[in-house]
Amino acid sequence: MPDPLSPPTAAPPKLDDQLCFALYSAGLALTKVYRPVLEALDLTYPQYLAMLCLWEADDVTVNALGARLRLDSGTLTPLLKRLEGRGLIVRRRDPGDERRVRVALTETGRALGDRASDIPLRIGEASGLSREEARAERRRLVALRDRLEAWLDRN
Amino acid sequence: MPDPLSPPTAAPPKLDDQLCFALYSAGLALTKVYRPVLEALDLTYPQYLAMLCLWEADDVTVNALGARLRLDSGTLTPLLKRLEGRGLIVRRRDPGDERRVRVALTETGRALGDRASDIPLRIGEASGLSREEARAERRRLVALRDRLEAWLDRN
DNA sequence: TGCGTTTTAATTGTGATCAATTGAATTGAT
DNA sequence: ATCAATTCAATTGATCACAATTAAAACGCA
Repeated sequence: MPDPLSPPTAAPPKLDDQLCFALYSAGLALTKVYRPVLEALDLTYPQYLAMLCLWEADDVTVNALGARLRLDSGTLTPLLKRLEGRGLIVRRRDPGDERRVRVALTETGRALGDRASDIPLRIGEASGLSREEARAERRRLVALRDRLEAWLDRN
Repeated sequence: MPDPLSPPTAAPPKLDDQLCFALYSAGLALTKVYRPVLEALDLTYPQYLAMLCLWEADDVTVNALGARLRLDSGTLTPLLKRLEGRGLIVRRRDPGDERRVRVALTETGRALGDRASDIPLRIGEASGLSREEARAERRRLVALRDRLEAWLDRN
């Protein structure tokens, strides 16, 4: 039992009190759930996210992709090279601005999207959330992310 | 405008609809917020989590630490060696069971905890959440994590 | 006791993440 | 037109995360 008159030394924080650890460990668990689900497509989770982006909007620069995924070229360049090595995308310099690299789907890469349509459903089942609960949670997390990113911009 | 009579080919999922991407990107943003805050302690975010664990319960095995943090020895062993190299912890074989490695704080490591007490407050400010909102969100994320881990156990 | 099984941490290899730097291309201001 | 500043992707080096494997220690059961 803690002494109510114990000296006022600063106490270290507790792991399980932290929203941050909950977010971190939920994220790790999620990636582990994706692994067997994505095995059929032979994609890692970040690779899957990049493909999601490209299935929506093709022929974009590395910068634009990174802005959507919140990843920089140090992460994306090797990841995209692996996707290119598998023939899912092509990377080519923009003829009008040689600094830019445009990323475009190949036919193989586009075709892979047809096989991805049931993935959200399977992940949704693992999460045990209803459609509505998942929507609400997604909104809250996006709001949290946006506030964290705004803080980063200010600091 | 989409053609309501378009063929029923399977459509790939949309990035911004995904709870998963919201969780993933919020987690990345959180780590970036921690970076400057933890700079004063010269700890990375996973190292900080390990120290949080140890400030609560000292002299634990690598297994026990990994169970709380959801990390395996492949992640923890090098991380703990770095903390040991900085003199914050010591790692020694359990005399009663030489398979086990017990991790204990040094005086330096314990003293670092006193300087960590204001970190949750500073992160809380960056998150823009009230104490109550953060508590509620933490509970929901822990519940989600537990369901994902239960699914992993079943599969 | 002896020996197969289990437990535990460490190691190896792949991939992801980011900070910092590099080098090339472009832009802009004069 | 020139040249400094900016933009963009790539690279390097450090850390993290995990699957698969290894090796040693401990356990269990005949």
